[in-house]
Parts: sequence; C-alpha cells; structure tokens
Amino acid sequence: MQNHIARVALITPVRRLFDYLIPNENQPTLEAGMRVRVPFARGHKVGLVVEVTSQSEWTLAKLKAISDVLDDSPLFDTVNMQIRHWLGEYYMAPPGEAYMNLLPKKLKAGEPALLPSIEKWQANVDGKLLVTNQAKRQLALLDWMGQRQVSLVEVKQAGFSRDLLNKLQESQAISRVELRPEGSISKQVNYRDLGLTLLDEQQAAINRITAQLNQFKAILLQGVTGSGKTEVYIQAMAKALQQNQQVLVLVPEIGLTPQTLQRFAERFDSEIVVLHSELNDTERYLAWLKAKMGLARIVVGTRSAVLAPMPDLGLIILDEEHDISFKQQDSLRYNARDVAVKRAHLQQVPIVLGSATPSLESYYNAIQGRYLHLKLQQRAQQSQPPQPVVLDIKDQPLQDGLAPRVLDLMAKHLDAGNQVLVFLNRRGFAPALMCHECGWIYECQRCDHHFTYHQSPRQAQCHQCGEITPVPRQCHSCGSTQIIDWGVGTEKLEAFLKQRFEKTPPLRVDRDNIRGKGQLAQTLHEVKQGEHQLLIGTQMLAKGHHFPNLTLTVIVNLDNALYSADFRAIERMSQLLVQVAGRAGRGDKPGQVVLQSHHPEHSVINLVCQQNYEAVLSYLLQERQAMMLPPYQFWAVLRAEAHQPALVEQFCAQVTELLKPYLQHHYQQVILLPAFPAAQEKRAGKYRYLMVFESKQRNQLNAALKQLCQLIEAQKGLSQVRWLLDIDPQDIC
DNA sequence: AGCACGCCGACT
DNA sequence: GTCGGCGTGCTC
Ligand SMILES: [Zn+2]
Ligand SMILES: [Zn+2]
Repeated sequence: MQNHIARVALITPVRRLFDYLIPNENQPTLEAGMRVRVPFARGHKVGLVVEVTSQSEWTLAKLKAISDVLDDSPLFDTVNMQIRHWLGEYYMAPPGEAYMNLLPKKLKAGEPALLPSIEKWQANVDGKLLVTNQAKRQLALLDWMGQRQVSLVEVKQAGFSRDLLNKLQESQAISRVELRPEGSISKQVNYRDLGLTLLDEQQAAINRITAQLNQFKAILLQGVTGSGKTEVYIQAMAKALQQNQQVLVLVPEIGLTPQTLQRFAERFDSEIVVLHSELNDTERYLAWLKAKMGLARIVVGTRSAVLAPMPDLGLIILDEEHDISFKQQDSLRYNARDVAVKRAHLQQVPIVLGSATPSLESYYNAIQGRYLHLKLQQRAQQSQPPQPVVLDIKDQPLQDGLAPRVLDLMAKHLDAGNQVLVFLNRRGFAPALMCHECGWIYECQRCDHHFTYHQSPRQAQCHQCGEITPVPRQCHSCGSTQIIDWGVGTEKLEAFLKQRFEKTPPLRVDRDNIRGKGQLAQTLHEVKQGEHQLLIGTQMLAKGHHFPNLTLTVIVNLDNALYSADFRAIERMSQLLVQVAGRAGRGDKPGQVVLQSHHPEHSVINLVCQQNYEAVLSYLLQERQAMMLPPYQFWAVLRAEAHQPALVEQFCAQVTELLKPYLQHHYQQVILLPAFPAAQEKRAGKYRYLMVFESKQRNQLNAALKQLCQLIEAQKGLSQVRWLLDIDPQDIC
C-alpha cells in the first residue's frame, strides 16, 4: 500500500488541499498535475492532483475515493505546477484558485485535454471515374485537390462549397480522413530575415539578450518611442525558436491588435497562437491546448496567458511592462509581470521587460543590478517625437476647457489639412449636474459620488458603480428647476468643436462611442489613413498607435494627478504624457504637443517635456525613497467592505487587535498602518476601508499575512464583511 | 462558495 | 403549534 492518497486542489475558498483515496486501478498511473472528479460535500467537483503520497493527516475512514481520473498525463510540467504554487502562496490565494481556477473554463469543467481531430478530405484512386462529366464543379474540385489532403477551410478558400465535398463523398470519389494534431507538431519555425539595417544599440541589445538564452536573466529593455523595440524582440525570438524553444509574448490588454500579430506573423512561418480576454471558451481552450502540446511555438497573450503551459518555453517577452492591465484588479490580484519574472526564474530562461516608460519597480531593479539594463536611445526612423510644450492656463479664459491660443493653433493645423487630437480623459457631457440657485449637486446614493451628465443618450451615469438615472428636472434641495451642467467631458467638447470647426467635424473616440475591439480597430485604421481630421479621445487613443498625419495633440488637463491621493498618479501621468506625445508626427511632418496646465512649473511635467524620462524616473524614485513607498518597502493592503460602516470599522479594529501580539513578537519588521476609509468610502452601497501593511522584508510580510488570514477565518461574526488581500497594490484608494 | 443545521420571532 | 429568518459550521 504505497501512494494511495491524492492531495487535490478544488475551487473553494478553503485554504487547503483535500485528501482522497486513489482507487487501486489508478494507483500505478495517477500523477500530480492530472485532473480528477471527486465527491465533495453533497456533490462532485473537478480538481487537480497536487501531490500523490502515502500519508494523510486524516483518518482513512474519513477519506472518500476519487470517482474518476480525467487525464492520462499531467496538464502541466513541473515548472507550471511550481509557479502556480508560488502564485498561491505569494498572493495569499487558496490552492484551488491557483491550480484550478486559473484554467480555461472547459478544463475546469472536466473536458478532455485533447485537441479535436482535424477533418480532411482526400481523393480516392480513380475517384474521377465515379463522377459524371456534367458535374463540372465537382470535377474541378477533384482536380484542384489532386493527391493532397485538404481541409474544409482550404476548400472554401479556393472557392468551392461544402455541398460539393458532400456530393463527392456520397459518390465515394473522395474520403474523409481524421488526423491527430499531435502528428503535425513541428518545432522548426522558419524566420524571415528582412536584412534590415539595425542601429548599433538594437544589434547590441539583441546580442545581449540572446547571450542569456538557456539561463535565467531579467532584462529591462528601456527604449524610447520609435527606437525599434519590436525588431529587437523579433530577432531575439528567432534565436530561441531556432533552438526549438517556445516563446511567450505578453502584451497589455489594449496592445493585442491585429497589427501587432501581423508583425509577428510576417516574420515567422508558424501559427501565432493568441490568448486574450475576448476569446470565447472554446477558442481559449483550444489555444491553451496548442500551447500545452507544443503545437504553438509562439504564444501572444494578455495577463492570464502568463500561466499558459509551454513545455519548451525558452524566452518570455513582456511588452509595455509598466502597463497596469498586467495586474488583475479583482479577486486574485496577481501581477502578470511579477509572475512572469518568477516563471522565467523557475524555468531558467531569460525574460525581457520592455517599455519606453518603465515602472519604478523594474527601473529600481535595473539600477540595483538585479536586472540587466539595456537602453535604446536612438530612433530607428527619422521621426522625432514632438517635444511637449506646457501652456500655463492660470487666469486664462477657457472655452469648454480650451485656451484661446490652443484654439488658434488647432485652426492652423486643421487649415493645413493635418490631423489634430484633443486628449481628454473624461467621458460624458459634463462631470456634474448642479443646481444654479443653491449649489446642490446630483449624487449617486449608492456611492456619494456625483453623477456624470451624458447627452447621448440623455441620462445621468455614476462612473463609480454604473448606476443610470434620468436627469433630474428639479433640485432635490430647493426645488429649483435651474439644473445646470458643470465642467467639460468629451461629449461637450465634441459639441463645441463641431460648431467651432465646422469644416472638420470631430470624431469622438471613447467607450460610449466606440464599442469593442473590432470597432476600435476599424476607427484606428481610418485615422491612420488620414480620415477624421479632428479627433477627441480618452485613454483609448493614448496607446499603441502612431498616426503619421497627426501634427497637433492637445492635452486638455492632467492636473488631477498632481492632487491625487494615489501615490502612483504622477508616475502614470508621466507615462501617459510620453505615450500621447508618441502618437504624433513623422519625418516630413513634425508634430506638436501642447499640455494645458495650472502648474507649468511642476518638476515632473518639465522633465517629461524635456524628454528626459531617465530624469523623471530618478526624481520619482527619490520621492518614493523619501516617503518609504514601494519599491523601497513592500506593501500589502487588506480591503474590507460591508453594507454598514460600523461593521467595517469594527472589523478593522478587531483585525488590528488580533494581529497585534503577532506583530510584536514574531513579525517586528512588519508595520500595520492605522485603518482608513477608502478615498471613495461608499461605493455601490458598500462602505470600504483599507489597512496597509508595510515591510522591508518580503518573507516576514508574507508570513504575517498568512497568519492574518488564519486569524480572520477563525473569527466568528465577520460574515457580513467582505475582505481581500492585495499584495503589491497598484493604489491604496 | 454553497449548503444544511438549528435556534428564535410572528403568523395561520 | 410551524414557517422562515440568518448566524454558524463543514466540506477530504
Ligand atoms: Zn454609484
Ligand atoms: Zn437648489
């Protein structure tokens, strides 16, 4: 009787594995990493075997037996099992979350981890004789097929119909064959060398990266806009692929565009397998399996792809490493960038983190020597991104947010036939509705936050919780009917610019106007072609695309960041400013970027405008050091919410008391700051509080948090309070 | 989480 | 007397 116990991870908030008896017939074959169906509570669940062992802390009589083994071989290699284990421990997630929940839906449901067979057709010997001479199309199809095995897709692409295939099959002129996808795995990927002349910096970067293949190294590739980072990725990838390795490319949510994929597709003669959030369950399942089986040599994906199984993984590229979409913002708040670095470490392969505006965390690691720091400071093309100019708008008469000088400038660029982008990060017509007589502001009852006034369609929207209401006719306080809108949103700007620049109607690009990836891609394409001379855009237009005919970018206002409670606000503002500036201009048409600000003297704004991002980073890093913020200390935050404020306050007080002795005696390096309400204390009817833990020692912080989870979960009377831990938080608002 | 168990108030 | 409210406990 050896190894007759399986320790299984199940999707449940319980922070432990569950032990099951392995039926005799499965004992020789069951391995860690296989899925099993097990009886659980009053039903059945699919789980993942994490360990096969001979011992259990439970009496054997209490153990149930596995009902079904669902896999013939493990779903993951050892490294993938290890990274999931690490993820669970680091982010304080129950094992079931890390091992099971971070799988495609279909695999969670227990569907087989097998790609379906590929259906193809093949002409039979003398099949032609079975077709009458009148059936011209059928004969044409037969001719076209020749001796090859062809798929339905190929047949349709060649202009033949499914019906023709069916007819041929009925007359037995052709037959259907089923091919197993495993049979067509080719680890060889042909690379198309375009014979490009690279800048010295690019070539040097490629050499440094490829020199690190087959060992762990984190590499920060800091390259200014237009310095040719992508070409560096591609040539480094080529080297790894040539060694029959797989490559994982991680990009921000917004960065996974057809253009991005096209750049890879035209250089590598191999399917680029995509894993992103807009795939449906089947597509994600199939892509995942292709990665697992090694059929996919290149996987391009967003956050969740960081855990894609890749048996021959040899290189990880993570582009726009500063992008916040790599950090999951609900339930299990992992940061794919940090998971990717850990994965590279476990797998002993290099990882390239690329950005024009690296995060302070990665930059700090680079200057500390933990990461290899490569820089691309020259531009590959002649284009010089425009140097932003700050326009002081103190005491300026603004018209719907725009200064007169800016309007004149816009007119000049539009008259010259060029494109102008007005960047305003505020959807809707106006950010508030107000009573003209008494100053009452229309607020969402669930959030205590002002409603945004939208005009198309006409309604009030809470941007905190999504609540939509009709626009009030009367003041709720004094009864006056003079309700006015206050401030400027993209809709109001659109209305104003429409009448101000009649000949060039503006196109508004925001979430309300452009729905989904398809429409955005279409719009971006049109803009690149030079259509739509005047553009109004939010965040959506800030990233990823270069518009050659765009010669003027106006940034209406980024001053909010300067007063924000969010400790990363200024860092984000700087990144945004650099990105927005990078949209404009080309060699023959140099661009211009104007930033309106009430604080033109602000150091960071000035450094960004001098295009000295290195100086921005040093400045911000110094500020973080002075205040002992990350990366100089590690942070974790406990977020708690309840329907009554007293419950959350009580929860925080209780947690503080419970943990106090542990912090005093075991975790002296961990400091718990006093609990405080969230910046937006009430949201969607819930009252929210935060408790920040800080420490210079990651291990102690982690251990203290583990203790904290145990204490909270052992405590009764807290069921009304929802809470979660956020490790390395993006913000503490 | 999801579900059963059990202990109290207010109904036919 | 019982119907159902939710606070508590358990899941190998
Ligand atoms: Zn609201
Ligand atoms: Zn009023």
